[in-house]
Amino acid sequence: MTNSATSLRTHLCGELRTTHIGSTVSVCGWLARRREHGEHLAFFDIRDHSGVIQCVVDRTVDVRSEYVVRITGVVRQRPEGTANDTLPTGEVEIGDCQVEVLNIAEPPPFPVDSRADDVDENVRLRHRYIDIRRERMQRNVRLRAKVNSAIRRAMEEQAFVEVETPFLMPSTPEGAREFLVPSRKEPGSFYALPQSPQLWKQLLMVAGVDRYYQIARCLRDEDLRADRQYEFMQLDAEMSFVTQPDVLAAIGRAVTAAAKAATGEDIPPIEQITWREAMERFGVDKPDLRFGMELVELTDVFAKTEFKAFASAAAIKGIRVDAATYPEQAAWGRGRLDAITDRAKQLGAKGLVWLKVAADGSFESPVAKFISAPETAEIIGRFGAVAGDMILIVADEWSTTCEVLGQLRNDIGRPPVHEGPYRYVWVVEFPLFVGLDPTTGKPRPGHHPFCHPHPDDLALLDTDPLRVRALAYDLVLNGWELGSGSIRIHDPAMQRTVFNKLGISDEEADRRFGFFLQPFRYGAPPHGGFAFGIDRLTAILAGEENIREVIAFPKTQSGLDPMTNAPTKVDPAQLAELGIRVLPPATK
RNA sequence: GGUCCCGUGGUGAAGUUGGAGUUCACGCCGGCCUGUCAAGCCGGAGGUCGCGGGUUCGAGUCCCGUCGGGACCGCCA
Repeated sequence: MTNSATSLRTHLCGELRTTHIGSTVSVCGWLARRREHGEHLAFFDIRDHSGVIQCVVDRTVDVRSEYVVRITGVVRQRPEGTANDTLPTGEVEIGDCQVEVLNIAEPPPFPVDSRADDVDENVRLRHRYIDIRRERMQRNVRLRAKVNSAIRRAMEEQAFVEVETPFLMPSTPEGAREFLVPSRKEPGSFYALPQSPQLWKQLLMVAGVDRYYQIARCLRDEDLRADRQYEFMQLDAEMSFVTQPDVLAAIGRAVTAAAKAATGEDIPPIEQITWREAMERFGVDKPDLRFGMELVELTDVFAKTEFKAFASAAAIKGIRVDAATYPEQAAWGRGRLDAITDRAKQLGAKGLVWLKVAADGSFESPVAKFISAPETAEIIGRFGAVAGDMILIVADEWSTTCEVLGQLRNDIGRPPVHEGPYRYVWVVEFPLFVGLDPTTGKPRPGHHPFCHPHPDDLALLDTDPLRVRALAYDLVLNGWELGSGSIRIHDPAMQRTVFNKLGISDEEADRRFGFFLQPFRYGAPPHGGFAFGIDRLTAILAGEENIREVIAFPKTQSGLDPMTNAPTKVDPAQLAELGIRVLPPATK
């Protein structure tokens, strides 16, 4: 703060302390609040990004909410009994104030303080320049800058080189939907904005850059969510002559540095869990380790069951909503139970069985009569359930059972983002392929088709491709997927093999990925990399549920900007120059 | 593409069984006030109940559509 002085100000509002008593100071800022006591005494709270200082004015001045002012006066101790211990500057005030109005202002559309947290977000976004004046938003904006800065420092200390990559690139239809940019010189042709710099960074490895990083803007034309915007920032990195542990260590240092810069706290070494274990125990590939309620295996319990819904199920698992930790949820009545059953069905389950543990150790449930006494005892035993607990069971394909329960576990037990410790975890050994493409009958890539298979599973490529693990990994924090990466295939023969499994012929590979594959014939080093989302990391470190709160000018869920009204219609002449004619909207 | 919730002065809310644009708080404007601190007291202004249609003697309230916002599913290799 010491170098914030300018020709107009000597100090920031929020930095004045008892050590400044006696100094003549000038501060500049916005009038946050005015308390008038007649024409001979008024208190002005002046706000800048650093905080608020009380200024005492002994004459009438027409200064209103959010007027931009410059105050000059002498810092003094507040009189006995009038200090404000809720304010960092509360022991002092600026007295004998000269007030200079630098600019007038209309009354703001919402209070420029924490009360605006309850204001319709659309209104906040329409006047984002006022919203960001608030302490919360200033904190978030500055926290984000700290995160960026710490990441840069950590990457550079590890000999990563920042390289900027093109924004205008060819369209590559794989993966996320792209934003297209029409070419003026080649009407009918389009550039695509990068979904990520994936292509470029691997070429930089072929180019001998050795370690690349970039705090890169990525654009994806997919529907928006609390943790997704059209444009978002990633720490994008790639390294040569590495194996998986090298990449995890390097990225781990960057995340650790960012977390330290944001919270001041060191984080312990990041633990690892395999994808399989994450699915078995938490039912998701991005487990929130802040709470228990782990999935419990029940398939064998019902091996010989009379209960038809369970008899033929491939996998049966359950979670226990323990009444001590979740008294409200464990006691849910029929309405809430119906709602969560609907939720389970929406997620793909055929149904959901709920069992309430009665005082005598029996189950209260519409299906209790189908569950034998030995089965009941075994279930109670496996969960360690006690009276009052509720048990939710799904019986389905393995992946559906895990995924549905994992989602219900999150719905019921997940703490708010600002709560609990930060639990970072590497999820490793993702499957190389996930499921079969319904049209081709071939496996689909789990991450992307350039992911290196796990060396221990190469033999399975021919016999059981869906069981092949990849050298692919995700970084997860408190149930949020921060990012993912992999060791890449650098050997053209291996690449051909994987394409072959995906049902992509040499010719098709050449056609679709030729510009990318050809360079690999000129000596590609073994390499791997990673990218993680800075918006998401910053949001969690800021304790925000929504990444919009850590983005200065975000879009709404429907992709609009309430401030600029983007996207807008454009002049027909502009379209003509680009060779574009807009079709009338499709009618139903 | 789908499911659910929301839309009432500048802001946040309440509005009962369908019965007058009614109410509360903050803000705003004017007045008073010499130690307040999201000051206090007095007075005042401010509305296309998102928009359109329907039902009804009568709609903020019920129905349909639409626009906008949010959460989620699909989607995000």
